[in-house]
Amino acid sequence: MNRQLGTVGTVGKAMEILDLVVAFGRGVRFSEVRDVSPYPNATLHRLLQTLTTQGMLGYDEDRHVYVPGMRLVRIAHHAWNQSSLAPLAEPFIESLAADINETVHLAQMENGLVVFVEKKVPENGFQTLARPGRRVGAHCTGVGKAMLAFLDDERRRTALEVQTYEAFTPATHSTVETLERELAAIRADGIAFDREEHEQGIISIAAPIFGRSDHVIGAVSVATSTFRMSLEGLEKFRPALLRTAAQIGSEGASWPYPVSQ
Amino acid sequence: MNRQLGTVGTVGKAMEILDLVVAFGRGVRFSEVRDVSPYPNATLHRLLQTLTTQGMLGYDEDRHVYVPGMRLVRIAHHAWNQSSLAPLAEPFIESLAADINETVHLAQMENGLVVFVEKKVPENGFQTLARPGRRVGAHCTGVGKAMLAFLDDERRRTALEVQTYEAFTPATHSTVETLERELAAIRADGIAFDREEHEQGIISIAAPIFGRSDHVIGAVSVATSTFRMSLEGLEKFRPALLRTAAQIGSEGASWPYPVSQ
DNA sequence: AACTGATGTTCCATAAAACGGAACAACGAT
DNA sequence: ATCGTTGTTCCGTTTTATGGAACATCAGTT
Repeated sequence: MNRQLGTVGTVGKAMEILDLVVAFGRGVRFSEVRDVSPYPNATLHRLLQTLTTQGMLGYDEDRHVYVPGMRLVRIAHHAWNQSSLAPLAEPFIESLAADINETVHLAQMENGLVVFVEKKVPENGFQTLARPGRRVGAHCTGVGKAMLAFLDDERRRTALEVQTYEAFTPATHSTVETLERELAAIRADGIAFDREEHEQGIISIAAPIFGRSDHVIGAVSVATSTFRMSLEGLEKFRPALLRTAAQIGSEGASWPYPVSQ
Repeated sequence: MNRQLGTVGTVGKAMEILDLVVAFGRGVRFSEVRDVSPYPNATLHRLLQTLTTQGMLGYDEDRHVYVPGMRLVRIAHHAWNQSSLAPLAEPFIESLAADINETVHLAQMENGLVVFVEKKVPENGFQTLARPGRRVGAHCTGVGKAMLAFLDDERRRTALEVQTYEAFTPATHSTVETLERELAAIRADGIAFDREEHEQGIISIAAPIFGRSDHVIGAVSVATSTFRMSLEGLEKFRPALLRTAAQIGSEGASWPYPVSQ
């Protein structure tokens, strides 16, 4: 329990670069990586080289760009099946989305931040900012608050510290104090609402998912637009949402799954 | 162009451990990792610790096991969408499998070895050893030989060197010489057959997929059992298989995709 | 063809990090 | 209470990474 901030160690730097390159979502040139990384030319070059010879990155000689490597892709497949709730939760999410005909999100927590791992948009649905694989702050999303509220005290404390409290809309919590007050309310109620805190016009109702020994392992939410529905309207999804969360939780508990950080 | 064998550098070691842990497909204890890794207690412990603080692995305190971490899961999602042919090829594979009602595999190459990235089994289909994410030798599979045959000379040479030539069945190529002879024939014919070289009773017909500037980027195959069909029977899938390979290739060429190693 | 700026790559003395034997802790079984 | 198994920490030594600077490569310009 020593370091966690200011990535240290060679491996840490390498992972940072890997993360960076992959997050581009396309092939990236050396200079593009340099522009967003803190390392000097020579160091970055060596790190990229190392990752490439390791097969974690690939280098396209025709276009002079770095891309995710095949080794990473193979590892990715295993990691996804094993540690994301997505494959396990998919049928429940699917059936919830079909029942209520609204967009459903499944999220987990990485180091205090929200990672979306699955999303179902019904036929007539609309898009939200959430995309599987995308990572956002927990202070401004329904799923984020649902997870934060039910973390144990220590984890919640560290998670609250890493939030940016960036105000995406006027409704976003921009201080720890107001956020903590709402978390207490969420703990009492069992449900979290997103009141246009991330995107103007988008609201959601979210429930935490509990795994073994009441650890939070994720959250599900139903999202909609203020043009279609009000917060009171979302309230009627509460029973179905809680049922879905419970189903995923009990499935996740019996499976040899990790507890989320 | 220096090293490639005998993993070097701290990052290399860390990636090796990561690969190992994730490949278990379940939570693993410290000692299990130690038993299959060449590192002494203290070193391994530090490597696991590093990967864990980096979020590439997670540690389940209840069960004392290491699991893939959320950061890896998030990276996984990006890597998979970007560098595996799976999302892009899915519709073509799907339609081929439906048309001919046989098992279809999609594979790419990692460092001379075959990685399966997608698999469609029709209703009445049967299972093969291939699983998405699984890595096997190229000398004993249809897709492997299809890719090897059309690699450029240098890549083929290095790829041929890493094969184990393990004889899974009496039909497996167990020497470079016989394998190279067949590769020449495959180059002339445009198609590779698996004549029960990996699993007794399983045969397949495979075609290479070409991306930009005629680089091989993967292979598709139709697999079946000797109880259902003979090699001559598979031959009749040739046109459909080649068409599918061409479709995936042209899609993959227009997309900003990596060339496979 | 020579010039120029932008982009990558290599060298190598210095600085930092990893290494791993050994001693130690924690746990569970007899 | 004792002992074997499993996991963790310490710290002097060894290995590896670091990054400034010089060099190479390439595309565009005059």
